[in-house]
Amino acid sequence: MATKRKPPTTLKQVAKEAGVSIQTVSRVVNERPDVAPETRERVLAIIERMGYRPNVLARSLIRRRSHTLGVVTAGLMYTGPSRTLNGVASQAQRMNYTLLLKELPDFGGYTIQSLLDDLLARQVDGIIWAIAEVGGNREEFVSQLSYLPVPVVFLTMAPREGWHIVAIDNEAGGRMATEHLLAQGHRRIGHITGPLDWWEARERKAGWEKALAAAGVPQSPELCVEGDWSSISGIEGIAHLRARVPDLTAVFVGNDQMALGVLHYAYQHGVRSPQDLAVVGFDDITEAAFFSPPLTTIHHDLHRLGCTAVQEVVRRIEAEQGDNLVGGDPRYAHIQPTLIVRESSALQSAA
Amino acid sequence: MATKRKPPTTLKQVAKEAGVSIQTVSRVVNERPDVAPETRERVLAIIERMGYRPNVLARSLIRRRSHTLGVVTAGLMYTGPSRTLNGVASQAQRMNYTLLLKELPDFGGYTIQSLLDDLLARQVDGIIWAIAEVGGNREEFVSQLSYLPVPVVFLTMAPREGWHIVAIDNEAGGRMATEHLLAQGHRRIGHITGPLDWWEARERKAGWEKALAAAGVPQSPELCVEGDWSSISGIEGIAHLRARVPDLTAVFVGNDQMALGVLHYAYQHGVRSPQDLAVVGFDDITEAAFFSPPLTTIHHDLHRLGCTAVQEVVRRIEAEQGDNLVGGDPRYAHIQPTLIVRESSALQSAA
DNA sequence: ATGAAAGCGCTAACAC
DNA sequence: GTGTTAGCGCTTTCAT
Repeated sequence: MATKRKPPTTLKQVAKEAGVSIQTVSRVVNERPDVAPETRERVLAIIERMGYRPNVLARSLIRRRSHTLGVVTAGLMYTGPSRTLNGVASQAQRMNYTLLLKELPDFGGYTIQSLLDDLLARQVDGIIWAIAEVGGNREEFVSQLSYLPVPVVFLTMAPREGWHIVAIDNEAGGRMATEHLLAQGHRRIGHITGPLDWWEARERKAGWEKALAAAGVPQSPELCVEGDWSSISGIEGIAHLRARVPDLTAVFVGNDQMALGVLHYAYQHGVRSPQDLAVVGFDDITEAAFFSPPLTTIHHDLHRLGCTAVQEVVRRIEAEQGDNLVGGDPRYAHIQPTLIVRESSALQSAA
Repeated sequence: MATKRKPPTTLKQVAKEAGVSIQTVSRVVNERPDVAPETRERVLAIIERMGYRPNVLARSLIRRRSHTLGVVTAGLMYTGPSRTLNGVASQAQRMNYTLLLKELPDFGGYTIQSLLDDLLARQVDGIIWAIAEVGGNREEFVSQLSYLPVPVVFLTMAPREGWHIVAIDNEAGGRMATEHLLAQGHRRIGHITGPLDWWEARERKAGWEKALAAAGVPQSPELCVEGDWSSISGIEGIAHLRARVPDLTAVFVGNDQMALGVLHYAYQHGVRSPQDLAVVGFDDITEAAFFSPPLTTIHHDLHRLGCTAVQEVVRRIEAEQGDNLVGGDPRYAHIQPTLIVRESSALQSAA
């Protein structure tokens, strides 16, 4: 294709063609009432014929409102972040916002400043920080947050005074998983955690601990090993646990990938699940229902998490816009997970 | 937080503060050489102090170049699309482009027009159409493509004259999978396809057919059933196949999800894999290595697919920009998949 | 090396 | 109802 593309039609050209002022065309485009029906028809026809499309950049420049949201994410190759983004995208579409997407190369993120600068330079109306809280990667923000010219909503992190946060209740999930195992009669319940510099991993572990404590079941350090979310680490984790705790009958695993590793270990070592080892995972990935045996797990609605984040940030934007500062104050929104019981934990249920 | 945010600093304010013209500040910001070192220092200091950030919208307006790419995707909750997006995002970052993300609610997509309009209204420099070719969802484009004011690169679709396309070689993948099974001595090799209105599904099937034909192995319609990519349909598919083809010893499954279903069926029915039934999947999802047994599958590099797409579209943008129309012509780029052999197909290998 | 003028495409405010 | 004027924040061209 060796032809130069023709430059887009402008308001001016349409106006000239229609023999009216730029202003009138602008009114038609913006569906203002104060245009003669007859004029409107004529202009509309010309717009159609010339293939006019308003330049949103110019409009944003003058309106000081881009109707654009910045989303910062990481690890899109994993299901969690992409399910969240899925929710963000669909809700943004629904609320008529367009997304600017930024992906951090890793969860450590040391390019935050330039990334943030680009987002702001492009005049986003708000930002959704959809990155897991790992180590101290939130601290970098603290110093800047007060200077930020737009609202920010954070996903999945610990409550912080004055910050706007939407999160899955990971601790509740951990508790539900453990309580379920307790209800099945288990007493020696191990836990394979995610990397403990992840806030989510710590929360899930806390849920496990609290459930055990509440049931008066003694716990000891050897019941818990740290994984790295990968299936391999699940295999290693269960191997360690079984070596250290001979009478282990159940394990709550920090995510489904690691739980798959546990199931795989069982398959290889002739350990039957759930008879010899009950397993509960976390995430409810699509595949979990078809593991062998199907995996009991904690389901959390990341799509909804994403949707909520968009709603919250837009709510703040709108509040600040309309000089209406009520209704835009920071809050911590918790989304509750649910327990999905399948065969990997069901001692007495039908296969 | 009930305080109104302060509006961003502008060039003008910096200029006034520094006692120079707007022009000079602009030169400093754009790192032009023709500024006295001393002036530059002073301006830079003030920029820093006032927290000035250039307004990219204004810049794009005048430069007719937004350094923005539109990405249209669908089904982000699935691993395929999100791995692709991952590649697109990282490469875009690397090439200094920012992404505008649009997600279609489903693969049928009948809101294409408005979605495209929004992208163009926001002055994207190019578009990456990262949506699987399903049914006739490409045809809608044909009528418009010639009018598009910016380059478009399509992902994963059949070659079409004059279109710029980057795709995985699905047929080659199907062939490799089947040839592997043939090499293991199998002769009755079934196939569970994806939905056949998907181009990819048809390609994979074609690969299977051609491999069988090349080996002189007779094939018949009952060796092939259509699934819908889901694990459930994999279970149903293998059940049908086994009922219709009693001497079936191997099956090539259109994706890993369905292959997981097949493995699950085997687990439930006491069918041993690979001994009684060899299974090969397609996609190489992270979990596949930990299925029981670990799944032999076709690996394709979707991350690279995404990267390539960005490179291609930027190449075209740059070519058209510089009046240099060479090097920007449409092409069909194929990315080759690879076979990953694991236990589910390895008759004679070590467990 | 620096500044003044013009204008990107559009909308807000006011006039008529 | 419609047109005129001004200007969003910036870059370009041209003068000095």
